[in-house]
Amino acid sequence: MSFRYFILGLLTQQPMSGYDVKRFLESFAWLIGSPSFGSVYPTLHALLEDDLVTVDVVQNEGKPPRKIYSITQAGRHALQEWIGQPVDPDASLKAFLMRLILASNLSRAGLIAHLQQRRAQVAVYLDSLEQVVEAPAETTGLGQRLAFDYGMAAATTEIAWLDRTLERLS
Amino acid sequence: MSFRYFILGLLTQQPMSGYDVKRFLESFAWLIGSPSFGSVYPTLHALLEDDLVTVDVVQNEGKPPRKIYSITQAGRHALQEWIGQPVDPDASLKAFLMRLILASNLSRAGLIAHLQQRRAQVAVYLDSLEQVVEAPAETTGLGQRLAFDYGMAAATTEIAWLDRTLERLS
DNA sequence: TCACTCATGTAATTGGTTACATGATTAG
DNA sequence: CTAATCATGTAACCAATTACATGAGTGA
Repeated sequence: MSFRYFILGLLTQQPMSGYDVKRFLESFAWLIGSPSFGSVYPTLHALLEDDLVTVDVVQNEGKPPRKIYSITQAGRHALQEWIGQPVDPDASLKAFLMRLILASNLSRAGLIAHLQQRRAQVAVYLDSLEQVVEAPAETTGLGQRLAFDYGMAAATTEIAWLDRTLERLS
Repeated sequence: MSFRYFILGLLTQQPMSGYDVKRFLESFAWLIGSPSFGSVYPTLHALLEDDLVTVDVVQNEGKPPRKIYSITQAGRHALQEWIGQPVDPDASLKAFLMRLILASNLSRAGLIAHLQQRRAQVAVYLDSLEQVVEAPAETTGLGQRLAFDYGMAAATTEIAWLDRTLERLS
């Protein structure tokens, strides 16, 4: 479900082929992962079926013809609507970043709201972690303690990054 | 890779019911996500089928009886073997943390190797990001730039955390 | 010569969620 | 008197991966 709209969102920046989409997504693989071809082609077909995109077949010497997909007005509308609906309070980092990339294409205010929302969520998590870590539970193994420690470090930097970014944007 | 081995690994710490497993996993939900009951119960059944765990049914006033699963010798062996095999070079953060939690239950040397491996991977990623960011490409949107910026911040703290942790462990 | 990039696609299978059913007990 | 917690489970569904097929061009 989420890659569907993410791919649709990429097409707001410029028309692309399935292959292009995959290459683009690859550059974010470390952050959000990248779907396989067996996923992106059918997704594009489904988008086409729903009239959210159009195809433009471009002939290509020797190689198979490239199929360039463009977003339609209906597609933009569907995307806008999807972005508008509220975010799941315990959405993953991946979901946050995907929305971040999409939100920036649409409205500055929406982008800022999204960052603020994320900040609140991470703060809540950081709080709960501090309680867990400070509690004198002796039932936790080394691995758990390391993972919690990692979580605190990650959450702390994320909040710092969010604050820095929010300041830069206003 | 999946939750199969992760759940099996939890049972090395102590015998647990499916409900316990889920609760435990919940505390790591922010970091690695938590599977639903519709996933953990069948996983436990499959583990039992393969003789990697045993059940112990404990009667429970009014409530349904608790089914306490314990890891078997074969289970420990399978887990050891699984952890022994090489890690995918572009494994996700989630995969890294899952292995981290498991590795700590087994051998100190393996844990350290795992952290070092991760450090090398993150360093490679950080390097590639710096090249992308420094390149004067004007084709990237605001969202992309923000995501890359986030990636750099996250990778930098992760490396710092890994170094700190490795030092503490030796 | 071998492997990789470009470029599309389909089919089988996996791994997981959602939504259900059951039912006593406790907290607001 | 309602909602949540405890506690198990199944079945329908869905997203995505894996593995395949096709085939020319390029670089080591």
